[in-house]
Amino acid sequence: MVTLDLQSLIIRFREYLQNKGLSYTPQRRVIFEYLCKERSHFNTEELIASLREKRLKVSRATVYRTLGHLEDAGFLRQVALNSTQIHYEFIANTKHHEHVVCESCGSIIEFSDPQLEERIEAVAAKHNVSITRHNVQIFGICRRCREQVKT
Amino acid sequence: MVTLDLQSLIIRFREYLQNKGLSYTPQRRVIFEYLCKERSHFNTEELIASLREKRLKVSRATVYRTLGHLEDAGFLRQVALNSTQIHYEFIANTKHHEHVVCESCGSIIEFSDPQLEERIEAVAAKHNVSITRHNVQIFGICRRCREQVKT
DNA sequence: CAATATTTGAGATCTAATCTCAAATATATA
DNA sequence: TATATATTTGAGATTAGATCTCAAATATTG
Ligand SMILES: [Zn+2]
Ligand SMILES: [Zn+2]
Ligand SMILES: [Zn+2]
Ligand SMILES: [Zn+2]
Repeated sequence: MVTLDLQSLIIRFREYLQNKGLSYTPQRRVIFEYLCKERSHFNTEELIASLREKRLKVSRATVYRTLGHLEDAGFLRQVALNSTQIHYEFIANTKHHEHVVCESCGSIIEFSDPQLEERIEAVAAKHNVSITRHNVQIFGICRRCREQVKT
Repeated sequence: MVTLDLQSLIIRFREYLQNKGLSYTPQRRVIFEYLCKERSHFNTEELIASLREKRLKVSRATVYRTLGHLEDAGFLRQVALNSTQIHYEFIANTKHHEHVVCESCGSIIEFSDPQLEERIEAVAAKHNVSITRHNVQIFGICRRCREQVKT
């Protein structure tokens, strides 16, 4: 786990915004700090609800727009955890990893597998595609769920 | 490419339906045969439009329901080609493979990589998860698109 | 400080997916 | 075969996620 303090993350975000001629508005700050502190995997509606619960007022449209910026800036990565919603994870302070999802309880196991990553690079090279991003997701039933069924 | 003729695929589908106490209705036949003959990767709305073009009358609800059955029966596999729609591929007559997607032109390259598949098995075993399905998607820019930008 | 550019938010709109329920069709039973 | 029972369908309503619109608010520039 790469640990970066909030301040240096904020600096990176501000630099990104500046380069794009965008400003560091209160709304963008609220969203960014919330994600730095609290969220790893989430979908947008969940995020909107969480912000609302904390009385952090940012409109739905602004949340969607800001997540787009954060993805462009490389702070967020889309992960295909389910098929009908965009799921993100905040990756500025985590090591690259992929996901195992339990289809019964929904729990997520993160894993890093250098050999698997190598294969992905190799495949892209073989087909002459310059990679922008990739995802691996393994769906199954976790041990705990298998054991519960038995009883 | 495993080639199976239409008739044997239909027999497998009918057997599945029978086991589930479901019937082989004209609508299910139309959808199934269309998929066997014409479709590899698709999303549901595309399929509905194609059927409509061919004057094959099946309602939207029935298409959605039938695709659910076909997924249960193992004829269809969900592939995470984009984040806000369910994409399927018909897999009864194809070898297992994963996808490279060009983010510029949308073209899809299919690849099979046994070593990559091994890693997936290994990861699931390590975390004691019994796999039900998995996906790998590599996004990038294909050679053709890279060359066009240069000109 | 005024002029200009950017951003926001409320709500409309779009799209994919699911649900509802009466009518139609298929299957089982007599 | 006729009748009873169960399943399936389709039209349209509903839900949910995402995007769009545009006037008002805010920020930046000169
Ligand atoms: Zn993760
Ligand atoms: Zn990876
Ligand atoms: Zn494929
Ligand atoms: Zn695979």
